Amino acid sequence: MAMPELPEVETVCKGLNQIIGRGLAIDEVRLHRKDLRKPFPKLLNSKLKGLRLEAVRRRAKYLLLDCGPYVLINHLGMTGSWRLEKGSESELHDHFEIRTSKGRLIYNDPRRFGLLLIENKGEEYLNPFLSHLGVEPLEGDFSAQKLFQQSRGKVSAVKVFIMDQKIVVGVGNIYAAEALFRSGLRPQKQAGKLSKKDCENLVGSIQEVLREALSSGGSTIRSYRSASGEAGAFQNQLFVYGRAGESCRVCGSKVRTEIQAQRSSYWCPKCQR
DNA sequence: CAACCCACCTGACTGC
DNA sequence: TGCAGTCAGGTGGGTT
Repeated sequence: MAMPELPEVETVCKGLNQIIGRGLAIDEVRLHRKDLRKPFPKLLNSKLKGLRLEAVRRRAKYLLLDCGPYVLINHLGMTGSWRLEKGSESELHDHFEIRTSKGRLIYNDPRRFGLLLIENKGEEYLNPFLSHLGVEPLEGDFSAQKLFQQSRGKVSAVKVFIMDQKIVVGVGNIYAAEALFRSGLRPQKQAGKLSKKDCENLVGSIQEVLREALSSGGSTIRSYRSASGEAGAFQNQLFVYGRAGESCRVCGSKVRTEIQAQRSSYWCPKCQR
């Protein structure tokens, strides 16, 4: 019931931390099937039972759950969500749960594109799913200079470039479209043809749109919900995403759409060059 | 390597 | 009402 880019994952992360407070003892971990995108880790319950779920962190679009000597790594895929279930109810697509004194922390994921892995604490960033990831967009090392350097020689479209998690993490289909709109750049523009100024604009726009979305609790297009069950509000501030055929909020031109790398792109033909 | 294309899966919606 | 087709916020893996 989610579909998360950085602002949504960060919002889920905050919600989980709210729930666990200073930490929760893990009574039991129950698996309701054998896998998501990958098989569930072996011996999960015996490893985690009796430990404390201390805190949840975010790296890129991954949630990292600190449990003593282990870190649970969770990706929400397109439709993953967490909730605290105080009673005994279950829902369709509940795939695993962490039982605590405060209730059951349940992971639900209809499409099952999500992921659950375990690593030893301190080795979580060496996991193959995390090891190749690029810079965090809202931290200091995301710079126009570096983006410019990395874009040299790239023949792929700028939209594909900024969604490449090796370049910068957390930007998905919605926020790529919105950042490009705010930068005045067409999604089809070749990454290798970006000027330094374009890269400065892009860094600023990516940070701006992610921060604004974060402060609105993310975007709920279909089904995204935070850990406390709240919808986001940023879907109401979108300039182009999902607005094909509607008029641009800045100039009134018709918003266009086209498939790029098997994903829909949206742009204003007048505001974006 | 980079660029491309596919697969994974369910559910909501559209059009006939 | 039913059924086929399309689309969805992600990403690893295979091929060229």
